[in-house]
Amino acid sequence: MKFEPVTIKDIGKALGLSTSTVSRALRGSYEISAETKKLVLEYAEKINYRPNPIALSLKERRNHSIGIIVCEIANNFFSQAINGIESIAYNRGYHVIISQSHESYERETVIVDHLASRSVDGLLVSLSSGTKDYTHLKQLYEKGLPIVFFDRITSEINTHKVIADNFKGAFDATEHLIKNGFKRIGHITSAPYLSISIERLEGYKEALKKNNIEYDEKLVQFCDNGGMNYDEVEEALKKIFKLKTKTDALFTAGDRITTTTMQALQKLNKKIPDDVGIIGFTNTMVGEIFSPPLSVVRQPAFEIGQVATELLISMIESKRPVTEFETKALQTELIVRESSVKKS
Amino acid sequence: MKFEPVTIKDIGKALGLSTSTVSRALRGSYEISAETKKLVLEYAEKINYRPNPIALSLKERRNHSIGIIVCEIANNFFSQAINGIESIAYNRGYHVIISQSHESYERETVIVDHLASRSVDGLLVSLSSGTKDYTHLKQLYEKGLPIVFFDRITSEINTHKVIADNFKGAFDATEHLIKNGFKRIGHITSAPYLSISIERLEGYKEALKKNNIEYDEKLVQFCDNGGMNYDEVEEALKKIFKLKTKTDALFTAGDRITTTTMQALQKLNKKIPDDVGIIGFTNTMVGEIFSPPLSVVRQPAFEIGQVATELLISMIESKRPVTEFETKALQTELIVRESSVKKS
DNA sequence: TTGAAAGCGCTAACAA
DNA sequence: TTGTTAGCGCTTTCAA
Repeated sequence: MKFEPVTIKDIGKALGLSTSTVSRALRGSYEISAETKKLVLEYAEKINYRPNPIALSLKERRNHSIGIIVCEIANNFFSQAINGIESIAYNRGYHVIISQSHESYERETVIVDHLASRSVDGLLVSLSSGTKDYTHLKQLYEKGLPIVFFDRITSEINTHKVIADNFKGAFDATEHLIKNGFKRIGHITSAPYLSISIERLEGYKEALKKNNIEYDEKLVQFCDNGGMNYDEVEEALKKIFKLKTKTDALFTAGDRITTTTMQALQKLNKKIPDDVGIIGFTNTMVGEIFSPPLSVVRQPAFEIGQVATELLISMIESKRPVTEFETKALQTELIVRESSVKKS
Repeated sequence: MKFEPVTIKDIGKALGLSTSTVSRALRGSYEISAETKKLVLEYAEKINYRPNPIALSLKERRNHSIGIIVCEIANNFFSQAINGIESIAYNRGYHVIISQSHESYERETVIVDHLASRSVDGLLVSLSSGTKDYTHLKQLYEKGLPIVFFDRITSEINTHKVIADNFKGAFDATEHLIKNGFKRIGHITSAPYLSISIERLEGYKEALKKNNIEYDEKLVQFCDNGGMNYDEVEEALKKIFKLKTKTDALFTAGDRITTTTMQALQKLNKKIPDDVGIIGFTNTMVGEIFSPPLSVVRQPAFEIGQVATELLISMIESKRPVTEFETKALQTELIVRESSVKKS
């Protein structure tokens, strides 16, 4: 199918004006007579003229679009973060292009390449769990493409980063379990390389330490697919429940990990919180109608998206190279419901 | 920040060749000597040359990108549909630009305008609940921009459409409730103008009729925000529960409506399924861990996205105007759990 | 106040 | 086999 839009040239021809006059009239240049301006504007309106953004981009070497790379949009944290991103981008006149890495390093490199080959002005990225090498991003970044990391970040690239305060969120959740009488707390988390996994694990360890509970690495299980794969979570649970000393609670670190763990616990016939208490990082909007109502660590996903986008746009629009970078950590929220509170 | 990418001209200069030679070598034209070709390719590889897609688009008047307009991505149906869309688009070399109308007609028109002003090759749209007028889309469509509707469609524009078999899904769900001994079934649905609302309402009515239950329009409540707004759902429920004859079951028609209804029922202290049975359209992945496990009508969201995308790309790539259109209705799946089955 | 022309990066028709 | 040139839609000097 063909789509033949009106160009500035068409307007010029119809009105007997040069393209430059039309162009100037359209952008309200002061050097054009009010009369001509009116003529052009009215005609443009009439035929519903829209400037070709592609031609503009070619000129300005700007696209007014930013690329987002996340592992999965079917994840409450990310869909909410994207909403935050969109809310800012939209107001600032930027389009948003969303791509999913599906936790694959290969896919991430392809996407980055695809997006970055100058079709976006900047990148908002949350790393895939398979990514251990950052050269695909580093190269681009060093060439001058603005990048802001959010949620899953890396210390190897020096730029703005926006995260939840994962350490504190994990610490609070773990300590909450301890204070509620749970003694042996398992930790199900995402891939071990991920910044979020590391930060949350540290928070977990710190809470144990503070409360004089010995850290046992057998209680920590990593799920490389971040809970997207049911079996991997069930496996992890089985390993924990096979241990001699009985695990009486679980701290899960990730949106899909938390909900999938709930499913697995149900399938394994574990009563919550009697057999096992649970609290986890998740941004589900329906935790209260789970069985039992689920205690959660909620991340400020929307705000994380907003802040990251503001930082990115400031980089994009900065005249001079940005050299001062910050890592913002936004506070999480602990929402206690029945799953983490012993009944007796 | 500035991002100075390598152009074909740079390569030409470095190698002492004309831009056209470089261009041809790059795309492997047969008329270029193997030697030159090799030279160019190797150099391009070395300096990591990437063609500027914007310049390409300007030439080809094609973007290789398709726009998606949905009301909300934080909705299981849509995030899954987008996954389907992406899976096809990605393989066919198309980018995907996602925008959210947030159920607002104004926002939808702005987005459509924005996207369609030639920055996308085609549009995949699911209408907002506020949309009763379709001229913004119709105009574009008549100018030749390929559009495929999915999920929320309109009969006013004659193009490809892909939906779930909403009538049958609603019919089956309602009849399932009836067969399980529920007598007076309320129906909570989205905005009344939406095609999905109409189709599902028809299925509901038909099931009542077949089972000799009189249709009572007071039992049907429309939620214009599609369940995004908690209060609107709670209001709807209160209205139904205030009726003299007791409502003993609910058929909810929409992803967010269903989950929000569950939340409201809990808050209103209604026991499910004893006080009120419930089954609803939703693509939640965690229905089984709800309290009680939720019976659902599941839509083939991923497949709907895939099929719609295939149809759209076929329109985009078709040499001659497409005149034969089809409306595909994919089957839903009824998943019965405890919420719709009386215990006694 | 307006127009002519160059240029953004690339492709392709035409020449050589 | 390679180079020259025009053109995609637009903005922006430079001239008039």
